[in-house]
This record gives sequence, structure tokens and C-alpha cells, in this order.
Amino acid sequence: MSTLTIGALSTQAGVKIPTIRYYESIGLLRPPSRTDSNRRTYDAAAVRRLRFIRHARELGFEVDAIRQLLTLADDPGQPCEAADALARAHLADIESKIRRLQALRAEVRQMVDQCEQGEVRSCHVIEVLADHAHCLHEHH
Amino acid sequence: MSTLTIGALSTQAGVKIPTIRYYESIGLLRPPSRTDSNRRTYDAAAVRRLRFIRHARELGFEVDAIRQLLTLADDPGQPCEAADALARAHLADIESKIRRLQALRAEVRQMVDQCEQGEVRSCHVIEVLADHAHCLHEHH
DNA sequence: CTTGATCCTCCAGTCGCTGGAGAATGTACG
DNA sequence: CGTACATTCTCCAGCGACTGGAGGATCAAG
Ligand SMILES: [Zn+2]
Ligand SMILES: [Zn+2]
Ligand SMILES: [Zn+2]
Ligand SMILES: [Zn+2]
Repeated sequence: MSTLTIGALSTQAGVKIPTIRYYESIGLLRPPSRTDSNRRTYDAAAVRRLRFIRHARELGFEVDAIRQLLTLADDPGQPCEAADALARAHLADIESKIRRLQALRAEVRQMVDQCEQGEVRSCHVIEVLADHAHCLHEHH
Repeated sequence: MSTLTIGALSTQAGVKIPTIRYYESIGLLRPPSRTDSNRRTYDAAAVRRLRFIRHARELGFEVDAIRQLLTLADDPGQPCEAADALARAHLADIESKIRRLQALRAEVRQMVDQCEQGEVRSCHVIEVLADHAHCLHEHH
């Protein structure tokens, strides 16, 4: 029955100690048992749960989505529709972020490319920023 | 000499009133003159400056970079090197964000595609989240 | 027994806004 | 001139997802 200190959990899951406490405070991690001197003690299930959370965060899922995914993961008999819907929504979100960034990249690239390394007075970077009419696309 | 109320400035520049006050508080906009009853009064230069700020924000520049860009724009005789460096740095930032998002897209797409709409027990979405070893790439 | 590592709680800061409370003006209409 | 409504003022709290510091308690090793 190996129990872990918060420091050991932190190392095993690759999550900083204040972040672990933060996850507990927002209800992502259940409050663990405590020693007589009030220190948190974790078990192997907590490591799995925290790794799940960290991995989902690395993949860009928001905390609220992770909360729902954890609820589903806790109940393996259910249909996985809801989980897949969350993942698809996240995918759509990523794709829209990519599109936006690609549009920005085009604008900023053009600014940079057209600069002739002269005075600020005639610098294309400053000109474009001062007037959206110089942009390639109507909307950003 | 037409002076503008904060509401008129807000309309002309497309920036909300609390945001204008916020920009003033962080030193992006200079404190404007005031009426006898303490209301802010703006001129045409303020409209240009605020439009510049808003456009730079839309293009993703951070406030700190905008502060530097404004300082440069105020001094048109200087070489534009610094402005271009800021723009290039921003471009590099956008590009790295795009790369990261494309990696995430690949992972999440794979999760979604491999789901067979069964039980949570065997759902690929949940499996991948629980174990990074299922991921396509080592690092996210 | 002392030192240094680890842990506890609480609170403030990050970034770029956004919005609400409560009070003071400004403007328009009758 | 009064009244109603719109606009503005300042101050402060909240978003999301942490991060880190202060100040104090406790643990493990020599
Ligand atoms: Zn230039
Ligand atoms: Zn533009
Ligand atoms: Zn599934
Ligand atoms: Zn992974």
C-alpha cells in the first residue's frame, strides 16, 4: 500500500505541486486523504487521474471539458458518444484557431516582406498597422 | 475644433469604452484632457492612435510590443529596424503556434477517427487521453 | 538536536480585457 | 423649469489556468 506525498505525485505525473492543489480546488482532483499532520496522501489511482488531466491539457482540452471527460471515464459502461462529441468540438476549435492564425500569418508576413529597411516614416509595418485598408483581407 | 467624448471615440475606433479606459490605465493611450466636469475629451490624433492599437491587437501583437511600436510611430525619422524586428518576432510566434496547433490537430483527429461509437470502456478518445503512448508524436 | 527539505494555507499576480455598482453629470422633451 | 433618460465617472471583481511568494508547521537525515 504505497501512498504518495504530493511531491512524489508531482514527479510521477509531471505536474507542479501548486497546480495539483489548484486542480483539487477546482474539483478536478478529489480531495485526497490526509496524514495526522494534515499532509495529502495519494494512491495509484490519483496518479492515473492526474496523468489523464495533464495529457488532456497538453492536447488543449479546457478544464471544463476535462471535467466531463473524467466523469465519463469513471463510468466505462456508458456509450462513448459524449466523449467523442467533446473531442470533435475540440477539433473544430483547433481548426478554427489554425485558420485564424494562418490569416494573421499572411498579413504579418506581407508587412515584413514589404519593409525596405528605411525610416519609420515610410515603413510598411507601421503603415499597415495604422490603416487596415492596407491589409490583404477584409476581416481578421 | 471637434473634440470627442469617450463614447464617440469608442464608436469611431470600434473599441469599447471600458477598454479605452483600460488602455489609458496601462499607458497605451495618454491621459486626455478633461472637461470642467471631469469627462475625457479626445481629438483626431487619439482616434488614429486607438485605431493603430486596435489593429495591432487584431493582428495578434501583444500590448508590450504595441507600446514599442507606438513609440516608434511617434518618431518617424528613426530607422524602422526595430519595428520590423518586432513584426518578425511576432511572425515567428504565430508560426510556432500554428505548428503546435497542427500537431494537436493530428492527435485529436486520430482520436476521433478511431472511435467506434461503442462503450466508454473501449473508446479510443478516452484511451489516448489516459495514455500518451497512444499518441502519434512523442511531444506536444 | 539541528539543519534543510517538504509540506500546509492564504493571497496576489499574470494577460487583456469586461462588466457591475453607485454616483455625478449631460441632454432632450414638454 | 422640471423631469427623465443617457452618458460618464471611479473603483473593484471576475474570466482561465495557472504560478509563485510569505509565513508557519512538520519530516527525515546526520
Ligand atoms: Zn520597415
Ligand atoms: Zn487589417
Ligand atoms: Zn469513442
Ligand atoms: Zn500525447
